Amino acid sequence: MNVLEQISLNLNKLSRSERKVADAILLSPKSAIHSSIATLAKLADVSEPTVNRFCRRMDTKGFPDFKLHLAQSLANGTPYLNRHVEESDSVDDYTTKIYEATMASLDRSRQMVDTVTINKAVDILTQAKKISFFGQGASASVAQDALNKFFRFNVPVQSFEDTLMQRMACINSTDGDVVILISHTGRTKTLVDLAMLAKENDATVIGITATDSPLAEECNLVISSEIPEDTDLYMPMVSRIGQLVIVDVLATGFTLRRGTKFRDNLQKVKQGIKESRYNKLI
Amino acid sequence: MNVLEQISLNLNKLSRSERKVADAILLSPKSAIHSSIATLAKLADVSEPTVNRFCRRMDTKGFPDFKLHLAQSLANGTPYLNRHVEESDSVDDYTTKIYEATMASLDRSRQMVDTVTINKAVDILTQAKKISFFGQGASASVAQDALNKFFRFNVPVQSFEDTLMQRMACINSTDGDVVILISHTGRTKTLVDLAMLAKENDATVIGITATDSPLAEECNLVISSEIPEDTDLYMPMVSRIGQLVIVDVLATGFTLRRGTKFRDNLQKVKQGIKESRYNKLI
DNA sequence: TATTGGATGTAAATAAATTACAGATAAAAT
DNA sequence: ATTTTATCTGTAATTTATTTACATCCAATA
Repeated sequence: MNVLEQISLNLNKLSRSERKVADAILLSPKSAIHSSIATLAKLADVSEPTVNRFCRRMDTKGFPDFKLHLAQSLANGTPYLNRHVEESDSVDDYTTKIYEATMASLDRSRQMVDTVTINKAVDILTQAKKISFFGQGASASVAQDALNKFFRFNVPVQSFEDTLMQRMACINSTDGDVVILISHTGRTKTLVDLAMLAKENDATVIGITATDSPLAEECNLVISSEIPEDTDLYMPMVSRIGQLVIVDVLATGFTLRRGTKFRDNLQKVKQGIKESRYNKLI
Repeated sequence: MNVLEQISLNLNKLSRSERKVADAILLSPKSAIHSSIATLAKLADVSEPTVNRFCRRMDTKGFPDFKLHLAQSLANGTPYLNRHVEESDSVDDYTTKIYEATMASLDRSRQMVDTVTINKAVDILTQAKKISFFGQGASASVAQDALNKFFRFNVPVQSFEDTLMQRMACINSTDGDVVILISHTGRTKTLVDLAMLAKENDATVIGITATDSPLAEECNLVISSEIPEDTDLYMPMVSRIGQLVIVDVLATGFTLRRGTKFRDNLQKVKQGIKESRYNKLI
């Protein structure tokens, strides 16, 4: 769909001259959409038909059509490219890159997300006797966030950071209880253990994790959070945010399913919080 | 900037024939970007130069340029509209809406974010003797996430959820310590108290919060997280994610400032985590 | 009703993109 | 190492699309 991604993805499959065209476009996509095929050909130091062939190879009808696609790609938050933070980046540079990387990956996971699975998960959650959220490391804060959200719904919900507490909670779970396990990689040993424990005790296990991972194998339902993590900086960044949005979606589905009366309760909770706040002056 | 808006805005200022062109385009903008000037002229039942003149009147260079602008408008036109979740929404509907609302607000906060302030914050953080992150409710998980991130940097860092612990930590802070307080509204009483306590003890207080809030007034530096929260569902959703991205930016700035040797350490931490994981089979 | 100014279309000119083809290059096979 | 083959690339011709110049028309005003 996105032409810029398409280009960078197929970069190595291109011939020498076509590669020149790709480079020229990636160097300055914004100016590319305002050039004619002749200008671009000269810029890339190739012939005009080469540019045309390049466009076709990118699954477009021709040069004008290609420009249209390019324009649309650029409109969506600008470059999806070159978003790796580099040593020499200025504050503006890395700030922009991080925001864009986050948005780009959200966009991708939106396209990937399986709403059928989401719906199933909401089904399970609405019928749960008790809901538990567990994660470790970076995913622990996602679990905590989920706790905060579902706690407002006035349903039995819990979350622990401590591994032993997590294990005990899973051992104590029974039929009708739901355990949600959050892990980007799906390879954290303690989490896989939790999944097995919970399953042994007839709890329903939902994983927000990578499909085809050891954790996924132990889950009754897997919500894929497959986001290609930018590991350049050795920190979980975008993956975590993808998980959070999934939690948001689940929580929203939950409230919608519960109906209007239920949502009045939500507002009551919010009113209750107000007491602990300074009021707005206006 | 947005051509579609531009058209509908100037609709009444157009001449009869040009109005026909506008109508034809508004009727089906998507097909318009794929038509030639001849096709569009026939569709609108006007001559080709009329279409061209129409394009010029819309502040574009000509027909091809107009199509480019139109394509861009279409690309990011939809998401900003009608993104409130409604009772009758299907799974697909609310999932898409939540993703789009999140991306849209990230896009907005990217444009709002003040990199000068970010830079100052990074300055302060790199020189901190000790860093503390505090938040309450939904922002507590953001604080926890920040802890997880900065803990990898091998710097003295702490975070507590408990109010009393938070107070004690602030009372024990001294000159050179940095306290980061996270609150979407900036009106949580206990957090404002924390800011005052920390300041009394000569710690530097950074707020990730709303400008012009009581909390902001007590901070040495305020990183604005002004995201218009969609309060329809009485849950903090997008605000939290905006805060997380700000944490990401700060963490990135921190590592960049610390240089390469420092980043090797990060990789070591990541290697250390690996032991607790199932390895990938490939 | 004549006149003026803008709006519109026709036809010509220009510009752009595409196709067809031929030469060049690189890889594979003898 | 040389020939063959397939693929790549550029030139030139063709087609298509866009723009300009100009003539005509229509509506408004005097």
